[in-house]
Amino acid sequence: MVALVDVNNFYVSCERVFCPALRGQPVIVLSNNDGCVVSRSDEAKALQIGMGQPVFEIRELIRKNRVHVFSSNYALYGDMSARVMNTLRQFAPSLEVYSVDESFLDFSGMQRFDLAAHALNIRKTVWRWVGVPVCVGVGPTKVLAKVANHIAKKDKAGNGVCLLENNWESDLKTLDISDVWGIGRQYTKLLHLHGIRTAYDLTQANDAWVRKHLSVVGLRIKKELEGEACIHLETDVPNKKNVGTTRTFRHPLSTKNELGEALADFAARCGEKLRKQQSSATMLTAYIQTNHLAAGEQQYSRSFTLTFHTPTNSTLQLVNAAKFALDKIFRAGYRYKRAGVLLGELVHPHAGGQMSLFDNLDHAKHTRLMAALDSVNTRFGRNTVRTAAQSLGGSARLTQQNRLSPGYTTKWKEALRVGGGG
DNA sequence: TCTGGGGTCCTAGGACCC
DNA sequence: TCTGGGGTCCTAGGACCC
Repeated sequence: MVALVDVNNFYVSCERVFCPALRGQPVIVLSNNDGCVVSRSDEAKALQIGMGQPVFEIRELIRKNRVHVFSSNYALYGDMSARVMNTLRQFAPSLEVYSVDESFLDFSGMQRFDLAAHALNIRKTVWRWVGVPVCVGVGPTKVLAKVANHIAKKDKAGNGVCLLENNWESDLKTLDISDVWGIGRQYTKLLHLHGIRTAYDLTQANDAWVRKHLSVVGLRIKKELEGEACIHLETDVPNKKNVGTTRTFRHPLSTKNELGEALADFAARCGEKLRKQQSSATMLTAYIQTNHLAAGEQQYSRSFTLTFHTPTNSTLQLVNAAKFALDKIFRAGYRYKRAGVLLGELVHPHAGGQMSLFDNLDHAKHTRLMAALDSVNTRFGRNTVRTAAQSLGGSARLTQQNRLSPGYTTKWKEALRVGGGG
């Protein structure tokens, strides 16, 4: 049996840990630039605030209902996520961290035990140790564990736990096909056209038909709904195959200079991500684009990709490459709203990356320099040491975060003070 | 005025090989 | 009239996830 444990309204729940007065109140957390709603408390959902809804559309609603609004505090959520995952590790021999707020737990190999009591205990322990509410769904496959979790979450009067052990057919009959993990908007539309409206309907469809229209991915989902495990747990974290850093700017940028600084910041951030997983990139793509949502504005969007003849993770080389790409694509006279740097064809030392005939001797020097850079920046904060091409304020300067909560668990100066007096 | 960021996997089709 | 068989690699595009 497999469990899917996920935190309810994760970002909102993190904010509530440090501000318990927010319990029972409508709370939302916004995307970068405070642009869209990305997390909502149940009370906010009840006010019809949509996921991904632009904030400017609901200003009045927020004011009238005294909705509490936060910018997203990724440092805080990342730390809270690690606490949740570490707590969950005690409850199963192996675990897959599926996302920032979800984990699959694999119970196989455990002695006979009471699954329902175990699931309840997971929920209670995370609440007591970390302070966030979770739901636990248990089933014979990952897709069914997801289904169980969905049922647990929907049943507001329930205990936050749902077990699908046998005879889950009736549960599938009341589950909308669009609520099945792996069935998105396009597949839902297609399935509706063929009269498939519930998860149960999908299990009744013809294998070959599913294979043809939903590919092997859809067929796996079907089998898993029937109780046959096809998607196995990934217990060790695979290295990323691509990394990127992209941003929408609060205010559009027009000059090559400004864009150059932003791209340099993104390239440097990508370098950090590469070095963290000890890999190097073979390809770099930089892109810039105007605001595609602004009808009536002159649109322009271009990208440029270049290849390193020796894969690199040196910030210096990545920043240079990004500037080179910008030279190729920049056109004056546009208001650029978005830009980004993407790295691809990552190679990992263990995988035996191919070295170039033209490899230069600076390589070892760069590696030592980057190690020094990372250790300074880890200790004293990101961008304490940076290339001259980067911006002075960091790319954060170009985005807006007006309602950022303190780094309660990640910055000494912002730790919560308990008790009064001196 | 104002609209996120970061990923993965699969398939079809074209180019190429012998 | 009629024109083989078997394969690989790469890319763009489409789907999905959180």
